[in-house]
Amino acid sequence: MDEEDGRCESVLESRMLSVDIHILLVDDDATSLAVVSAMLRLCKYQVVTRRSPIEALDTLRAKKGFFDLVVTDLHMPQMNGLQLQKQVTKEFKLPVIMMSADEKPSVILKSLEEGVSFYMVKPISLDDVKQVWQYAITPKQTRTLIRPQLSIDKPSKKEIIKLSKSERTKNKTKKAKETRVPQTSIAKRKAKVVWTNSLHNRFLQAIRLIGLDKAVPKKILEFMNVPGLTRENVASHLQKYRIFLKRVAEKGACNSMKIYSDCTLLRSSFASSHFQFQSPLYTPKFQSQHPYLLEEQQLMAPLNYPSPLLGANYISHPNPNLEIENSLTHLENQSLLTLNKPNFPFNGLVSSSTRTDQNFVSIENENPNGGLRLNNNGVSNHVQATHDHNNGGFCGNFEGTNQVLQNKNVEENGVVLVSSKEGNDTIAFGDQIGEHQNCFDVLSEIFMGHNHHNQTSLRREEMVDMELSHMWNGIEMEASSKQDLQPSTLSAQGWDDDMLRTFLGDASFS
DNA sequence: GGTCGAATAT
DNA sequence: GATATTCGAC
Repeated sequence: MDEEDGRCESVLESRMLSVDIHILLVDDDATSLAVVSAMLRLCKYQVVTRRSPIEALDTLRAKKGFFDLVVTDLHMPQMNGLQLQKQVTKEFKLPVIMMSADEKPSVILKSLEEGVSFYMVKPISLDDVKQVWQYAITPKQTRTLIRPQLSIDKPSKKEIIKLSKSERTKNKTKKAKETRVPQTSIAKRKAKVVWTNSLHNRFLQAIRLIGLDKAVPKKILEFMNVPGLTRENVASHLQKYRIFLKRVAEKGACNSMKIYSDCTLLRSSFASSHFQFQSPLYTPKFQSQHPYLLEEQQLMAPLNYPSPLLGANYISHPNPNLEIENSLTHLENQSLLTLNKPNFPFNGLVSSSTRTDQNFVSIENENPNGGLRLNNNGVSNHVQATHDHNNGGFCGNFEGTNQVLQNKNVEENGVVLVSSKEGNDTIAFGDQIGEHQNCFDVLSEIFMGHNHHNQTSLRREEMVDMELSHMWNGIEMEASSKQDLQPSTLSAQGWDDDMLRTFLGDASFS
């Protein structure tokens, strides 16, 4: 249907993209829809288009948690953009960008007052589109009538820098730290970068790829490969991130958070070195053992791709309807626990036990019914899951071996992690932004405050005084309760305290 | 001159 | 509290 077409189309493109913002674009005018859609895609967004607000809402409901942002026309029959925005805000808490040819201040103001994140006057410029990512899944921000002077495109960046630099040097030459010339109204601060989950995850992954010790702003920026993001942005974020690391390292996490009453967690293996927080996949040792994994590392793989670091050979088919295979090289006995992200659409881990060298996995789409289970002791695994539009996801859980199902309408591909512990491999699938998360990531998100959007509703207060196991379960249940009436817990998936302890306390990563 | 990162401003 | 900006150091 329309939905499929849109999705397949966008998937096809998204395979090539590096930015993982999912936008639902709504406009009753076909031409406008096509043009804006093309522009968005040009700017590396992933776009799904709908011709009416009703369809848009249906899509949002069907793909809860998938979209980061809604961009809608204002004037539409049945339901106008503002009404749609209201519903979207109420039901999905997603930011909405309004676009319209109507540039009457009263209209713009009204829209912004109603809660629209950003108002773009048609015809939309590329500059407008380039800014769109700033609004994706940001918690209700201050809305600005004036378009923020984001320096995400080269020319305007230069202009801005030129301006501010001349001012700066002017001030600086006087220097001697005289009271700075008060910022005039002209001297505008750059629009704040909102570190969304996806941006933060990208940041984390960049650091993993680089290695914490070598991760400096410039390098992180390179690896993140996010257009518009500046070194300063990254530097600022890195500073904060390091503060977080320090806090954790200084046992702050252990005591103040009471994550685990006996402090098994976070202390024994984490306190002494930050690196131990990191996935063994990214340790120098591991990398030296698997040099082939490091070959294509110039930039982070675009999201939705398995990271090349993980040994996934991505075979891209030009036709998104075809199966996409990832071959995951068996990663020896890396002991690693992977927590699916709270808003993880697959809702659960896919675990398999295999002793073979190869796992072929192709899993797509959200799974409202809990994770997949595979228990294979034998040859390679071919897992292909079906996207069932009626159920909105996988068809149930699999127990057994070599389940092969038809796979159509491939939408996302998120094989991200393999761990092996006593013969049990754990394959976790990334969320729609293609990230994997371990405990550390989750903690960092919580600390860094990036986990408060969308389905992720574990709040800081909730985790204080909460036992870790409960915390994990909380996350798990939180995630699953959205789509699954029978929440599965981590322990139900074999994530008992012993495992957590093993991972966090005893597992030696180096 | 570019970059880092701690300090500071917003 | 989060992010931007400043500024001394390298």
